[in-house]
Amino acid sequence: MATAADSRTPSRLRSTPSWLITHLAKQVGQLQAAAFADGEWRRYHYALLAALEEFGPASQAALGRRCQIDRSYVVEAINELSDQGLVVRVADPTDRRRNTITITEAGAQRLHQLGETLDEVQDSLLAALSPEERGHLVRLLTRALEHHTHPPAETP
Amino acid sequence: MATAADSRTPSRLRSTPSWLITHLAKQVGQLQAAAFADGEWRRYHYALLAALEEFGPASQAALGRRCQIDRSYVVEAINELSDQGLVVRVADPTDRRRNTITITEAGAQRLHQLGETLDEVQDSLLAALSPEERGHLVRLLTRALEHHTHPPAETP
DNA sequence: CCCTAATGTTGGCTCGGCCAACGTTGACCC
DNA sequence: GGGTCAACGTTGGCCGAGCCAACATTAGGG
Repeated sequence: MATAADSRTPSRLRSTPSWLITHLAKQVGQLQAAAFADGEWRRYHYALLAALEEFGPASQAALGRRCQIDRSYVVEAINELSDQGLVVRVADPTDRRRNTITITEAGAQRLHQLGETLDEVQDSLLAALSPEERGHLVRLLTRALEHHTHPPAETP
Repeated sequence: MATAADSRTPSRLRSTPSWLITHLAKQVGQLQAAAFADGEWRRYHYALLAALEEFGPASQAALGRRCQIDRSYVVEAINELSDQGLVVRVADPTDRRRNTITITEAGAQRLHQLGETLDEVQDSLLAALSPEERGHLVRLLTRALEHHTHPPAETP
C-alpha cells in the first residue's frame, strides 16, 4: 500500500546539484546499457576511437590523458579494440617504451556507428528539453567541468 | 614529453551530454570524498535523514523508494545510522513486516551539519558558474530527471 | 654514469547499482 | 477458513568503474 505517495523525493535532494548529477549519470548508464545490449561495447571504446580519429595515432598514455581514463583500463580497451581489428598497436621505434595506436578503417566506421547510437541515447536522456535548452545545458556542464580539469587561476 | 598538448579532450566527447554528465559525476564523487574524509559518512546517510525529516517516520522500503536506493543498501545505511543514534528502528506493531524508522534529535543535527558541508561541495563543483547559472542548471537537470522518474505520457 | 621519470602491464581494493533468494507477514478472494 | 499473491527486511552475490601500487623496461638530464 502506497507506492505513489511515498515515492516523492525529498526536496533537499531535488535541489542539490550533486544529487541531480549523480542520478542523471545513473540514467546515462542504464540508457547506454540498453542501447548497446548487443554486447560488443565498452564505455571507453567510443572515447578512444574518437581521440584517435581526431588527433591521430598516439601512445596509450596520451590516450588515457585525453579521455581521462586510467592507464590500466586503456590496456584492456585497446586489447579489445585491436582484437576486433578496429585499432593497430605497434611498438614505437623512436621510443621503445611506447606503443603507437592507430585507428583502422574499420575502426573509423565503428566510431560512426557508435556515434549514431550514442546520439539516440542523448535524445532519450534529454527528451524533456528543447534543442536550445540542450545546448544551454551542454555549455553549463562544459564550463563546470573545465573549471576542474584546467584549474583556471591561482589566488596567491 | 608532451603532457600539455596531448591532454586535450576529443571534441566528440566534449559535446556529448552523457559524457559531460558522467564526468561531472566523477568530480562529485571526488569532491564529496574529500569533504567527508573524516570517515563517518556514506553517500546515502544524507538522503535518508533528509527523507525522514521531511516526510516523518517511514518504513525502510518507503525510504528506498523516495531516495531511489536499493533495499539492501537501506538496510546497511540504517544499521550505521542507528548505531550512531541518529535514527531509531522500531518494529511496526500494525504491520509486523515493517520497521518504522524515526529520526532522532541527533540525527536532525547531523543532517544540518552534512547539509552545510554539502553546500560547500556544490560551491566548488559549480565554482565556474554564477548563481543564476546554477539555478538554471538545476532546473534543466531536474526536468531531464523527472522525465525519467515519472514517465510523462504514453503515446498510444 | 647515475638518478629520476615515463611507459605498458598486472593485480588488487572499494564503492555503487543491480538482482535473486529466503522466511515472515498482510491483504485479498473464493 | 484456507489459499494465493504481494510486500517487507535481510543476506548474498555479480559486475562495472575509479583508484592506486608495483614492476620491469626505457629515456632523458645532471
